[in-house]
Amino acid sequence: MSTLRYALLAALHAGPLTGYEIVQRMRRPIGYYWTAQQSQIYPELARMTADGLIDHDVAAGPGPHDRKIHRLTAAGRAELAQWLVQPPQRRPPKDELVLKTYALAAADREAMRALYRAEAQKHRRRLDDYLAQQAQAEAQGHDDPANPKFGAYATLRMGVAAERTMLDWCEWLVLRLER
Amino acid sequence: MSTLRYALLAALHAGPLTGYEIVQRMRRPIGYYWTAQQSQIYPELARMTADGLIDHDVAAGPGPHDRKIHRLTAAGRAELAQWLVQPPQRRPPKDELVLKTYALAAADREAMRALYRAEAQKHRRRLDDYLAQQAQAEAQGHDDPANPKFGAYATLRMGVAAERTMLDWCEWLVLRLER
DNA sequence: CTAATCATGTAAGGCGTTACATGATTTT
DNA sequence: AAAATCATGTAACGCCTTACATGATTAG
Repeated sequence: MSTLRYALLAALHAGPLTGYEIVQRMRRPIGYYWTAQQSQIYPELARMTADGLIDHDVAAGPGPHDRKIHRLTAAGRAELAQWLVQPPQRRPPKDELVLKTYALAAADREAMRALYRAEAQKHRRRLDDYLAQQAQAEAQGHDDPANPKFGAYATLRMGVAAERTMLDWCEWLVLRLER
Repeated sequence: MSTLRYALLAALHAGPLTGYEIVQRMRRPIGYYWTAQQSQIYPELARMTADGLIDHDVAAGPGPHDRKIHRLTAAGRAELAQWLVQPPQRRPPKDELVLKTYALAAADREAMRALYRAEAQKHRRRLDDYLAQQAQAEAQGHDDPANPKFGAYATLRMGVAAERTMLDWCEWLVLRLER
C-alpha cells in the first residue's frame, strides 16, 4: 500500500468525490496536505476499485467521459482507520531554498540577499491567504474537534505555521547578509 | 540538470570529498538540506565527471575499491553559482502526519491523541539535538556571514525552526483533542 | 470565436528506494 | 569471533512528472 493510496482514501473519508474533484484538491494543496498529478490519480483509483477499497456510481458528464462518483467501501474505511493511528514514516524534507543556502558562499552575496527578499515576499502572500482561510474556517466553527472539518482546519493551521517559519527565516537571512 | 546534480555540486562547494563522505552527509540530514541514497550518488558522480562538472584524484582505500576524491571544476563551480541565485521551484510539501491529520475524523480520537503525543516527543528530541549543534556552531563563529560555514549554520537554523513548528503544532493537537 | 471548464484516461521517461555484491581493516 | 566501518558500485522496481488525447458545454 503506497502513501498515494492512503492519500486517496483520506480524500474520500468525508464523502464521495469524482476523480476530477480529487485532482483539483491535490493540485495545489489548498489546505496543506498532499499532492499528486491526475496521471497518477486515475489509474490508482481504478486499482483501488479492483482491490475493493472503493467503489463508484456512474453518471453522465458534459464531455466525452462519464463521471465516476467514488466512495469508500467498508474495507477501505477500515484500512484507512488502521493506517491513521500508526506512526508516520519520516521522509526527509527536500527544500531547494535550504539546499541553496547550504552553498550560499559560492554565489554573489547581494544576489543571494535579493533571492531571500523575493522568497520572503512569496511566503508573506501565501501566509496572508492562509490566514484569511483560517479566519473563515474559525467563523464557521471548524476549530471545534467535534466538527467534521476539524481535520482540514488543523492542516490549514500547519500551513500557516510553516509559512510563518519560512518567512521569518528568509527575513533573518536578509538582515544577516546586509553589507 | 536535476536537483540531485546541484545538491552534489553544493556538497562539494567547500572542498573535495569522496563519494562515501557525501553519502554519509546525505543519509541523515545532519544540518538540514537534502538527502539521497548511495545508489543514486555514485552513478551521478560518474555522469558529472563525464560532463566535466567535477573531477577526482584516486588514492588507495582500505577495502577492494580505491577512493576517489572529487572536486569541482571551473565549469562545475560556474554552473553552481548561476543556479544558486535563481528562484527555487516550489515542490509541494508531503508530510504523512499532516495527511493523517486531514482524515483524523475517521480514526479513534484517543489513539490519534497518543500519536501526536508520541510525535511531539520525537520532535522535542530532534530539537534538543539541533539546538546543541547550533550552540556549538555559534561558539565557533559560524553565525558570521563572512565565515565559510555560515551556509551550513543557516540550514541548521531552519532545522531548529522547523522542528519547533512541528512540536508546537503536535502539542496544540494534543490539547485540542482532549476529552 | 476563442479559451476555459468538466471529465477521464494513456505513454514515456526520469527520479528514488530497497536490496545485492565485494573485501580489507578496525572495533567490540 | 563477530560486527561495524570504509569504499564503490549494479539491478530491479515503483513512484512521479510531463506531455498527449478526446469532446461537449459555458464564459469572455
